Amino acid sequence: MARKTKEEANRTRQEIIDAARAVFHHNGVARSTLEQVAAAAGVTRGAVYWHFKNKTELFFAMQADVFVPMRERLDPILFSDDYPNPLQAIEASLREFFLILDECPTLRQVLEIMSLRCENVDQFAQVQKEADRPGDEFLEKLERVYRKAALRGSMRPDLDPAAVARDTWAFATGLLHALLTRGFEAKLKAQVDAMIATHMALRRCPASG
Amino acid sequence: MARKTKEEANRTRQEIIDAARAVFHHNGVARSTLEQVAAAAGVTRGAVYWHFKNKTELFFAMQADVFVPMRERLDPILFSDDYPNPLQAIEASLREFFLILDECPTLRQVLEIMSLRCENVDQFAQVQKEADRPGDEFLEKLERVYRKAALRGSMRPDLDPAAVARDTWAFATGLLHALLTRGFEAKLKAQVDAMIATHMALRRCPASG
DNA sequence: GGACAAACATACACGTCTGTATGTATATTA
DNA sequence: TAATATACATACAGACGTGTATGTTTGTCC
Repeated sequence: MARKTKEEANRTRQEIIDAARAVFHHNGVARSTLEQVAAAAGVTRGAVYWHFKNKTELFFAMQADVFVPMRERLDPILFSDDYPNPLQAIEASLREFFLILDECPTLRQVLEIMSLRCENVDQFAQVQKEADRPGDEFLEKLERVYRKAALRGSMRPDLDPAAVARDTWAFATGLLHALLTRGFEAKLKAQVDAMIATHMALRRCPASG
Repeated sequence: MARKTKEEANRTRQEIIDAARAVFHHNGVARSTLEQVAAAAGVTRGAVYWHFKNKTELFFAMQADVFVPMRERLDPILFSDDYPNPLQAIEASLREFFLILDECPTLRQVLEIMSLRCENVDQFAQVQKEADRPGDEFLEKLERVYRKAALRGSMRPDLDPAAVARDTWAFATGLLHALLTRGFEAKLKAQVDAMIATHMALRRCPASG
């Protein structure tokens, strides 16, 4: 086929990424063929090999395609200091994260691919580490905010900020994992807000709110 | 090769299962070859195909090989009513689960294979459902015990048993997932008991213990 | 103790996926 | 506007894994 304009080429590249996301999600990464990806994108394997070195590089391009905009949307909220009570900031962060998850199907697909449809081995061994990094950063942030909450007296005085942060971190990880494995079924999705509320209520002083 | 006695044949079968666990864990399920499994077991593919129909059936045999004994060890503790305070029973259950996880490397390997080295698709689509069932049962049990604790007044009176059960469920899921993805690194392992203690302390009456 | 089948090993045919080499038409540039 | 590199499509060779068919030896049963 003929040569295309640079803009058209970039569009082709994006279509290949979109196709890869769909095919990976449907077949799993290992069982997916570059032929299948190419067909789904309406091109041939030649186009795929032109834009990406191999399946591995295509995978990481697909990953970056959704993770970069996600961080840009999540960070300002995570690092906001507008909330009077630090516990509210944590609660809002949790709520926002699961809201984004609910609103953005492509992010959902990529997370599902990473945790359920990709074997973290060999070339993909770093997939898990990439996935862990945001979680690690989240743990550090939680600890800072909980410490602030303890100083202001807006948290149960007998609680250790670092320990409570780890509890929230495990909670968020578990809830995310549950949502991913259950395919975001309505029953569980409807409980997310209540679960966050319960989780945060456990940290507040029971009598004085 | 010659025919072997039935006992020897069963030993061969078990060796193939052990080899499959090692090879799957090292290469991932999809990238593992029955030739690799056979070589690791010291046999040829002929023996593998004699004992198992294909890779899928070998996988599920490997799964049952560790899950059956695990349930037999875990259930009596989960369903015990010996503890005076129901919250103690929950705490002991959590502790025991992560203790088993720490003691049994083969169970650990299989869980890692299921959650990190297997693409839940096609023939393996039911893997996740199998993995979820114990978790679902655990959630039901938690709710019952929390309800008992609420009736006896050994839990913060403002808490809803079902909601708190879901929080503990997400906590356990998240902690398990974290341990699996971090390869049971010492730093995190050392914190497990403290995390469980913190998690349970959140449910008790802060003043009256 | 002979017949039979168990418990494998060996050999083969088949499809399939990958990477690359080559062809080709056109946007871009000097 | 001629030259060149771009953006692909097409073609090809090679490796690899699966499933099955067949061979071989020996435990087991009557």
